[in-house]
Amino acid sequence: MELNDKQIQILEATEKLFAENGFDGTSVRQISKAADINIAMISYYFGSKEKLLEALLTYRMSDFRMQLESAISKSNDYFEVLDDIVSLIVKRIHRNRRTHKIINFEYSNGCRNIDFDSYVENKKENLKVIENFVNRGQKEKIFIQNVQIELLMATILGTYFHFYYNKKFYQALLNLTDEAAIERYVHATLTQHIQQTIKALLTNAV
Amino acid sequence: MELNDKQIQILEATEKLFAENGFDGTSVRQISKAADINIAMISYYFGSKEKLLEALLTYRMSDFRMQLESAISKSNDYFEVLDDIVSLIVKRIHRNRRTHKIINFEYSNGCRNIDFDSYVENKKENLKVIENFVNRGQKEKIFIQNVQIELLMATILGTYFHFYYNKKFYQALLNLTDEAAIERYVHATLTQHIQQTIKALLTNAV
DNA sequence: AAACAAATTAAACAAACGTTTAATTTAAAC
DNA sequence: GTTTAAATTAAACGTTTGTTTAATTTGTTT
Repeated sequence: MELNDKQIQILEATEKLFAENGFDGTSVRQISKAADINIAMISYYFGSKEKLLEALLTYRMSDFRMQLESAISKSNDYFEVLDDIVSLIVKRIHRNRRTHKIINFEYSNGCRNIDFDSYVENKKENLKVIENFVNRGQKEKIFIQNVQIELLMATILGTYFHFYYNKKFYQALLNLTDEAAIERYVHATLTQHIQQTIKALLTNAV
Repeated sequence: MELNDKQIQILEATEKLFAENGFDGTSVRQISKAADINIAMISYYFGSKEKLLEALLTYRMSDFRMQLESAISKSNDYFEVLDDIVSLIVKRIHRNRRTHKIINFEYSNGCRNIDFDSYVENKKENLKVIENFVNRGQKEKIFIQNVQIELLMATILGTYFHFYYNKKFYQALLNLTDEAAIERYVHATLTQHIQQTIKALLTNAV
């Protein structure tokens, strides 16, 4: 789908408002005001509020697998690759955290008329790529056998999102006084914690 | 706050609907219909939709710290306690997953007029209890030093919630054909994965 | 400059929203 | 049996919702 400047303008405003106030908490009038366009333009370009969300998802959720595969084939050191994967995922998910938040909440109840098929397909393919990498590491006796690979991603993404969903809590707890401090914490401490977690899990049979 | 049967009836319906459709996605008319009460009773008992949510939170979010402290003092084996803590948290969070979902989404955007103070206070106290336990283990050289204790909870809760938010994805992936199969997976495989993760993280310096 | 489709607008639509009202029923106290 | 307060009701309140309409403007092609 080709998107013109005005459509992108609408999608950016949509992402921000949906993430802040939720799908139902955001009115198309708010979006039209934030994007500085007439309210009828949203129906004109996207058809409906539901379709608008779908357009946002495909706009944001592409080309991740390529990045992932590139990270895996960049080095022969399994731990280096592992760190790179975690770092890549955190960076990526952090940049698109707003869209992911929307997905989490709209996908989990499921009842709505929103098409998540391409999101799910993406997720499955990404998991396969990781699975292949871990399996290779297991064959070379670098990683242990007894690991739920499908839950690796849950631990990586889940840890990040729990931090994000409780940002205000951690902000107070860790004295992260401004957005810059949060950014630093995410890309340093939080990323390291997840890297450490995944490496420990893949090597240490307790 | 003393709650009569009718009020509890309302809160149960509220929890289900808020978790399924979100705060804004749920109308008080839906709640009144699900709870089988007149719509005016909600204002009559709780004052407003916002206050109704606050009542739900305090109704669900009490007495956890007691359970936590009891689990910690039950054994002298640090790993046994660790497993118990994870198991307790998963059980508890799974039972109250609907309310936690609501909190995650309403607390993270923050802008609404909902009072989360007692929730945050609870969270802080629980973290302190865990911190004390881990610190003791560190002094006895059972746990390693280089661990972000404040992110331990993020990994435990985050892993669970990522599974929950992507339930449909994992259901398809793991052939969990009915709710009973999901229950079993949560309390067996998922819990074990998290236990393994936490123990590995606390013992293995990679 | 005329013609034309695409872009943009203000206004209107019925439906649903959270909340309040004022009247009625219920149940316990006297 | 009367009184009194709590519980419950149907109806109405003014807003806001997502979407559509029909008219107007814009920019390009002829």
